[in-house]
Amino acid sequence: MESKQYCYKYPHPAVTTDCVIFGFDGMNLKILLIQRGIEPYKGKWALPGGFLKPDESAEEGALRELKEETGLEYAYIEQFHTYSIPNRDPRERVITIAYLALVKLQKVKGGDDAVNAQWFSVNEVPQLAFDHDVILRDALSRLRERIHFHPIGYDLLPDKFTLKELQTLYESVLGVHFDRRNFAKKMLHLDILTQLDETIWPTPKREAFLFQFNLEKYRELKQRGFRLEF
Amino acid sequence: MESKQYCYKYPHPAVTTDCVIFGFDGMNLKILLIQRGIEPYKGKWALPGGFLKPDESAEEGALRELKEETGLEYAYIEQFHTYSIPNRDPRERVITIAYLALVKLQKVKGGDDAVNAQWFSVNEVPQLAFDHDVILRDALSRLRERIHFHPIGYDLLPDKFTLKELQTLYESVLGVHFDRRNFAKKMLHLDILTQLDETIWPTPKREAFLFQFNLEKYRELKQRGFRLEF
DNA sequence: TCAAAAGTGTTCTCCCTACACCCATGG
DNA sequence: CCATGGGTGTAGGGAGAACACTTTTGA
Repeated sequence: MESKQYCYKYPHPAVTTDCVIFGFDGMNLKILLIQRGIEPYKGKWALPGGFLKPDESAEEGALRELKEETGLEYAYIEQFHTYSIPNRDPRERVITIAYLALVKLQKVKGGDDAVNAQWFSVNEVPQLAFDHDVILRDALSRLRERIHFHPIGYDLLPDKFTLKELQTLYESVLGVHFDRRNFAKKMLHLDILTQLDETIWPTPKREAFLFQFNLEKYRELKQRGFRLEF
Repeated sequence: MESKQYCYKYPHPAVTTDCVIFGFDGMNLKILLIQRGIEPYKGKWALPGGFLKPDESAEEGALRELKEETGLEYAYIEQFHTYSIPNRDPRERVITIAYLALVKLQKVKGGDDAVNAQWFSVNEVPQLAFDHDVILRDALSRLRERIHFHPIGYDLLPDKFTLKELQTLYESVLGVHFDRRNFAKKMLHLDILTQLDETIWPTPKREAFLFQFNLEKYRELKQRGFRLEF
């Protein structure tokens, strides 16, 4: 019974994928964390992730992790950095390919492994295992870059949403406040939103129009190249 | 005599770092390629790269590669993507952490391994080994993004340069043409260039002022956050 | 004296910003 | 009738884009 059956001429590191899964609850940007059940860092919160299987790419691994934790078959994911400092894991050398994922919170029912998973507001995250605090910081900074090119609302908001919700999303990602009217003007001017006839009562005060992303027009716009300045 | 001495319970991929090394000769954006001396892809051109050593991070590995090929101790490097499709290398599973590097061509003397190295204009690159054509394309696209935030001229041009040189650099990276006057206005308006009293004769026609990057002011600007639109 | 390259300034337009008023609803 | 939140428009400033003339030098 040989337990170490995979042998190489030169040392090979272990490779994992970790996912920073972002969601938005209408007020705050959230991320999904897992409470570790085993050593090292047992009991600490950590990013969902796991070892890369022999025949899957890192992206496939990240999507697999995403499904295990959220039950979602698909979401926007994007690789943003690979972490390779030799001693980042006390057990053996582990290289981590990190992904960020954007999910619609309403669609998350919880996956098989979701028992120990919990959503945290990004500004109320506990101390994390390994170097996951660094990974999270990098993910946030990539998300803040991405928001200028990519209509992240498309991935984070419900299909139909109010301008107010969209603005709150941008404000909570970027940590700033915008003028209501200027924000609406800028977004509508991009011409990637469709105003619906439907309205809802987001507050007990007054009804508000619902909007949808127009994927067609977004694709055209992306083709031409654009950037949203804030 | 056991040749496969490093054993693990689970399969581990090999990990390499590859470098896309950019330079600028005053006319064209160039990259450094290596002609492979061994199979697979023997004789084909490839990006410089190599296996990660057990006790170095990917960044250290990339800097080591850079030194071996160019003799340079330091240059701007930036990780941009990790490639992990299972069969990208026919020998065994290899995961590649890719870096881009910006070097001043005049300072490159050639390193120990530089015998089979050669500079190519980015639009005259031969067919490359492995998936290196994809990696190069991704590096170029990252460079084109980076040019908006990062004064890449600081890393690619000589210490002193003319506005014309700077403009040619931007034009060859972005593949567009700018109006001379507007380009100068925009660059000078950023206030990160120092105009020197010195002049040179870049052409036999007329002398031109030399400029230098002002690192102090660039740091201030970056602090405040900025973006160069083109 | 002509061709080629460098230096310089103005106008127009558009977008971003700051900002104020009206309307509808629930209490 | 008042407080709250949503909808809408305008005036001013700044930056980018288009654009032309002058100067210097070598041939």
